[in-house]
Amino acid sequence: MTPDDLAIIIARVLNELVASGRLAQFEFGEVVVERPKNREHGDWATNVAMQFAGKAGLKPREFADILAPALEAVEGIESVDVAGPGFINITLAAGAAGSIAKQIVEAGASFGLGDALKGISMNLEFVSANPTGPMHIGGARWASVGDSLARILQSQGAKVTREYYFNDHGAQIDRFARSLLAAARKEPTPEDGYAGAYIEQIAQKVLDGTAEDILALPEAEAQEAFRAAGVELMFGEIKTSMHDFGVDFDVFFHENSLYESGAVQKAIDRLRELGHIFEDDGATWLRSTTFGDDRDRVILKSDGEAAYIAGDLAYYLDKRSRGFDRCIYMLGADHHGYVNRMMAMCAAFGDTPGVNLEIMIGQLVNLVRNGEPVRMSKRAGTVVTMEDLVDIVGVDAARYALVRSSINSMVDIDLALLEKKTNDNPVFYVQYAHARTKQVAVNALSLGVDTSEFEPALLNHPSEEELLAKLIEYPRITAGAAELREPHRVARYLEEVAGAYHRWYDNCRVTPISGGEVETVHRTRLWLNSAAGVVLNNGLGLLGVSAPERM
RNA sequence: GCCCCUAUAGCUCAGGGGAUAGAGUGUCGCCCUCCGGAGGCGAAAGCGCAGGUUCGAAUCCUGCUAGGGGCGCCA
Repeated sequence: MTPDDLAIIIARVLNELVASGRLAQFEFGEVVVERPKNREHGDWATNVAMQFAGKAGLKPREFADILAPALEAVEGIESVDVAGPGFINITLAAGAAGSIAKQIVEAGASFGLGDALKGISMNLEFVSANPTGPMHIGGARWASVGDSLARILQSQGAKVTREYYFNDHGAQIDRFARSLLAAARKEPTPEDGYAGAYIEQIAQKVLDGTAEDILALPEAEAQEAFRAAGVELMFGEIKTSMHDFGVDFDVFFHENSLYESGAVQKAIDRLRELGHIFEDDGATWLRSTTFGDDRDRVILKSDGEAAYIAGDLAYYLDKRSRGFDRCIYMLGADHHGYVNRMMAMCAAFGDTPGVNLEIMIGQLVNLVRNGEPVRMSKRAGTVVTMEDLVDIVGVDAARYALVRSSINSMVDIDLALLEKKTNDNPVFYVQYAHARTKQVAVNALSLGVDTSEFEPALLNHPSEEELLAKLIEYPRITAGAAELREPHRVARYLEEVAGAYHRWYDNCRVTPISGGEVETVHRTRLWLNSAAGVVLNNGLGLLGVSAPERM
């Protein structure tokens, strides 16, 4: 019996009590069933008496005293107590909790899947770093969080497309191209250009990769040649480093294509039809203040060039036309000022901000070494890239360290700590627990413990009750992480599962002590051991972290 | 000046209005005669400040303080 089962039972009993006149008619909301922190408060507890008593014209204790006996009569419930201000504490019958172990094992990879997002087509755009330099740590955070979120949303039935937006149009790319050209000519970096060893390397690669003598071309043609080839090289590097990080995008979208296809002009025309465009000072504006922005926005500058937002208008429209019900953008904190105008744009197109368009703002990552901030400078060549991070700690540890915190929190990544490759990183704690489940199973099998028997009532040690209760929560955790767009909940939960598993391992043997008889309890525990392995494996899978069989 | 995020144990961070606020790490003390000690058990140690809402606030609201980020016809 799971807490969700209990919630359904409680709702049913409440309806019956109302129908029979024991409770006055009242409208009740969601029934919350939680694991009490204190085990003396039973296996599960609900606060419905405190939530609904007022609506039913009763005091919480009175309400609880009516509900509790009715619940106690339900099959599988051992006892029900009313405590404190009106908590209803439920203790399950022996075996009612343990049966879940077998269900988990039999469900296997499908344990934890849900259908809350079934049929919803979602577009997740993340990373989208400019192709003008190596991937930085901030991009790595989004790669980790975005890909994990995609996996979690998929687990709840959503149809998810991972998308990367290449800003390969506009002034930054021009600066990038000029910088490459200058480097190839051994000239100093242009004013406001990009510097660094990587620029020289790319410039050299461009030269090596073309038969003709680019440097002999006229200025404009040479710059264009470096732009095209340089950007292509950067695309390749970004795709490779993302893939090596376990992140494979379904769509790499090129900003430039929006201009070449006329999509930008169409988007502006559409807004003009809707009456949200005006001209002033020789520029074309979006009247975004109509939709809550704090000022109107220029979309075509007075010199005729498109402002950055023009591409976003067309891009959003393009996503919607491709059938995405929900477009989720993941942006760094340095772009939070962009949220209002994006939401205004969404509303201007007639969509619903917050539904069709969601924007997640992630705080920046601080790199520190022994607690001291690491100063990063492209010029000084002290930029720490995503690849550096992976080289130091590996993909699993890097992804895990970046996904286990809320995106609302600034995260400190301490290089000195990670370089030690010690067990400071909790990912090892979780992975070790998984490896242990595998090795215990191997060992058990070799000693003749099989799965021919399952007697859930034997899973009655406190540490097995705790482990079972923790495992049962998994579907709720994944559903909650999907709904709230918070992958870190899965990581934190897995750490709790690992802890519960280690404590159980310490208390309850799956194999008999040497020379001992294999008993039903050992076979039953093998099921529980496997159930823990399933949850750890499934959960790590949602985070894009490997679940090794040995370490 | 305005906007966003943050403030919880020595440190890094969890904590969706509920009962005695958790984990990792660090410190101190234990457990190697048995399935992996990358583990377990115990101890010390905390909600920035002031109000408010509520039966109940780390959580919601207001103000203050402190830190990070952002407020272009830049991208």
